[in-house]
Amino acid sequence: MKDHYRAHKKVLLAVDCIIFGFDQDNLKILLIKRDFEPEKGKWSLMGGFLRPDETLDDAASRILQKLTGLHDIYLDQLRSFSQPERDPVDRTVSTAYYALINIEEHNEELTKKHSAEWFNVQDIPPLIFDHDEMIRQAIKRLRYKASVEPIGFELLPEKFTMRQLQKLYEAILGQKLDKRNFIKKILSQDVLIKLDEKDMTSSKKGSFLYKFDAEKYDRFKI
Amino acid sequence: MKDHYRAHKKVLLAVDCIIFGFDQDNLKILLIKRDFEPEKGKWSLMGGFLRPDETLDDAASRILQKLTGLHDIYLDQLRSFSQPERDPVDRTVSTAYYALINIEEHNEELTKKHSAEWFNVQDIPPLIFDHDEMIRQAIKRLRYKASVEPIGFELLPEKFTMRQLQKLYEAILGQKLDKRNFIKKILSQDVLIKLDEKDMTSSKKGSFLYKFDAEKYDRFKI
DNA sequence: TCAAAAGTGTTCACCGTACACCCATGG
DNA sequence: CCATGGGTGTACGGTGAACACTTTTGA
Repeated sequence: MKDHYRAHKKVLLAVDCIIFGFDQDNLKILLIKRDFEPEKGKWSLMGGFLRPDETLDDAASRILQKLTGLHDIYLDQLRSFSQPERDPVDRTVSTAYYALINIEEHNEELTKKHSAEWFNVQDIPPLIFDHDEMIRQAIKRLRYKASVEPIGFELLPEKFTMRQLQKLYEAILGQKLDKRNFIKKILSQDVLIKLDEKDMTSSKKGSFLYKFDAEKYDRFKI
Repeated sequence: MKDHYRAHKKVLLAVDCIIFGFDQDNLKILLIKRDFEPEKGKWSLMGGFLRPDETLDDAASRILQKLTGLHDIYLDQLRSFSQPERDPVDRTVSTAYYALINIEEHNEELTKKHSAEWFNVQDIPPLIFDHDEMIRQAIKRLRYKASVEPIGFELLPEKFTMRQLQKLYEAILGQKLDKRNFIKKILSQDVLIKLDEKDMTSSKKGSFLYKFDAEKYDRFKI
């Protein structure tokens, strides 16, 4: 009977997005200046509340699009955070998602409107609530994923050099990699297509561009 | 300002527990006969609603204890399920947890009271809502965990034989293992203490009992 | 003495890691 | 012609997987 349901207290359900980007050198996270109380003016993850007619995944997509203008973005649920006092205004449980986006493609007008800025992952300012813990866990998850499956092409332009890809992995894993071993490993995963074009901006010799093979890439996403 | 919060609709937040046990042969899940509408009388995961003063982890512990009488149990958050129509009565988002318990230790009176029964994982009856999907994901997670870290001692009695442990891994992974390779791998993880006692019930020769080294085990739980 | 489970080692293939030199080119 | 970044191969150790026989002892 419905009384069983009515006896229980409802809560606000929020979604917060850890948005990763890569600027050819550093792994970055997009943060906003919160424009409402509490903690107005402090740095925060982009978030929002769940609407009646959408799933948490939908909400995360919507929130991401609101800030970046992008859709069809890599998004993965991290976990739900539920300390009773995590939001001082009202009991709010938040489900964290992390997203990987191409830092070149986001809509700058939108991010300006939200006073959003990119921060290096090693250099995150103090954040509201438990957002720093969310970021810690997202980085951990991202590192884990990078070590077991090809990931992160979402963070690069469509065509990229081996060196860019290696730098991305180095930024995610937080350590230098040997270029010969890196190339061997990536090529063995068989998800790259070598193009005939070269990128001539990085050196006199030029370096071959690759793109990733979406079909083969999908085999890893089980 | 608080108006920002008030504008949003609250939802019911539930917790559902996938409770794993092991009966020396098969990996099992504890299910209950649901005693309230909707779907009264159907099989279901044990669940409950989040209370105002507790975290989701707390709620999962409480729900687990209500059914089994056990506390201090291995519990891990799986993910949150949020299809708008998943519960036909009212919008309810559910966070799934999985638990590992020693099947010998649960309180039979309590489980009888809830009309709970153990089912082999290969043999789960039709369940309400999206509970079958929750179970699918929990098994997947458990398999993954078993392949990368020592896990599952929670499912065994304090003292156990190598053969019992191997059977447990076989049940989790759903495949036969070579006993020599299994022993080599487990011993290399250095989390077992070999006892002087033998279990004489399984064979004439008897087989040595082991217990696990909680301290060394903890090193794996990062 | 035999049936039933316990216990034990070796070989091989593969993978990750360490490591150093030549190439092509624009300036 | 040289400085700069691009590109390539090999040797080694460790790990996972395959595989079969001996031991013990109660019935």
